[in-house]
Parts: sequence; structure tokens; C-alpha cells
Amino acid sequence: MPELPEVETTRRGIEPALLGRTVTAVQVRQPALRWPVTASLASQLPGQRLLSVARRAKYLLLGADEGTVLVHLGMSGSLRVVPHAVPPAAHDHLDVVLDDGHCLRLRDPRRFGCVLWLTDAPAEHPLLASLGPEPLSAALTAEFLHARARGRRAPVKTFLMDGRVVAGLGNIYTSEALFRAGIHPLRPSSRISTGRYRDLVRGIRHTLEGAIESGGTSLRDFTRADGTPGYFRQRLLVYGRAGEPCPRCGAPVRSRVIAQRSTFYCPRCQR
DNA sequence: ACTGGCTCCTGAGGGC
DNA sequence: TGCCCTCAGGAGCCAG
Repeated sequence: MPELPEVETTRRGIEPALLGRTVTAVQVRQPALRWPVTASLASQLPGQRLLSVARRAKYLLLGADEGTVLVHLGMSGSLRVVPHAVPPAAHDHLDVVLDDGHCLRLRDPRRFGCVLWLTDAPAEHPLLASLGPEPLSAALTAEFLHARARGRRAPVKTFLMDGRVVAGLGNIYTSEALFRAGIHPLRPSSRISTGRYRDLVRGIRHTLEGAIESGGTSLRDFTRADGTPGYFRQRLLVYGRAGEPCPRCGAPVRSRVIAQRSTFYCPRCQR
């Protein structure tokens, strides 16, 4: 599932193929994504140049002359640049056709993703307006988290996955970051000191940066029709490892569902 | 202001 | 070998 590192890896992969290109057509084969792909995308985007490829949380923002394409990959989405002549496979829902014979192709079997055409300032769009700071930016500090946690009784796991607190920290990397910081996922967020939040901010950064780094190594596959960047399970310390020994102390890693999400942690190392 | 539950969809994986 | 069933999962949305 595309978490923030995978989205950033995607952004870096598609950016060079898109920048400066003019869109010649948008072909929508399946408009029923999380929200319907509106006809305005196919009617307005062609003829415009692509000027930027940015990311906010797990959203990708393709900046064009007179609007922005907002893309979310949901949990099964992927974007690749392929020659437009390559026939679409199952679940290839949409092509943004470019003037060099390639296209940006969206595949999303579960259709939890979205493709929206925005003509106003993206930052003011409801999906983006109330997002918290980027986890890799300087705006995410221990003091910020400590202040936001004030009065909140929810588990820190739930707190971290609230996009209004931190933008785009998904289920997998939340477990990983809490493990690195030695914080139990069920601990109420208001009962964590600024010092421990400092460990957590460090854990978040190390986890995400490491994942982006390893994602970068498979980047060369991005313009190939069959290129599917692997999933980096071998880099995960606790996620998906219930019953396996904790990499730090050897105690069995435990899993449990917190707020409808499977969560992995070491009951000995995390308090 | 928070919090927890529901929802969309389909592939994967377990059981038999 | 193959079929059927269950369920995970991002995150917006809503009710309490």
C-alpha cells in the first residue's frame, strides 16, 4: 500500500517525465474512484503544460497552467509513465496523455484513490486545508506534538494517524516510529512528555527517510511498463512481524487492533 | 473538540 | 487443485 515514502518515491519517479510536457488528452476508462473523475478534467487539462509535481501528505499535486490535478493512490494505486501505445491492463483507469508519446497511467484495483481537477488554490481545498505539518519538515517538533496532545485521551497511535496532527503518517510507519521511540501505541497522547515526543519525532524522521532512501533504489523501474517497485518488508522492524523476536530485546512482537488498524509493537521495549 | 465506527473495493490468504 | 469466505486498509464522513 502506498504510504508517504512510496508516494514520494512515485513523485520523484514521474517528475522528470512530466515537467514541461503538454497534455494532449485525458482518457478515463473508469471514473468511479473514491470520488467520480469529473468531465472537467478531460475537457480542461488538454492543451496545458505540466509545470510542477509536488506532494502534500499522501496527495500528489500536478501543477498545470491553469489548474492542478490532485491524485491520491488510496491503498492499491500506482502511477507509471509508459508509452501510450502500450495497451492498458486491468484496473488501468486513467491516462494523462503527453505530447511525447508517453502517458501517465493510473492503476488502482481497489479504487480507493482519487483524481480531482482543481482550479482554485490547492492549499485551500478542503482535503488539504486542515492538514498538519509534513512529518519531514522542520514544522514537526516535539513541542508542537506535546501542545496538540493536550487534553486528548486517545492512544498515541490514533493521535499520530490523524492527518490534522501530522500529515500523511500511515499505519505501517506509525507502528515503526513508535517502536523506534520506545513508546507504547496505547499510551494516551496527553501522557507523553516533550522529551519522549522528541524521540518520537526522531523516530518518524528516521523511519520515513530510510524508506524513501530504499525506495529510491528501485526508481529506474518507473518508466517501464512492467516496473513495480517492491515492498520493503525487510526494512520494517515490527510491522507484520507478530510472534517474531523484537530486533532490540528478543521478546515476541505483539499485534493488536487499535482504532480498526492492526498495530505491531514490542510489549517489553515500548512503554 | 474529540472519538470511534462505518464505508468504499478487490486481491490475498486461510481453511477445507 | 480449487473453491469459498473473510478481511485488510486510507481517510473522509458522521453521529454521539
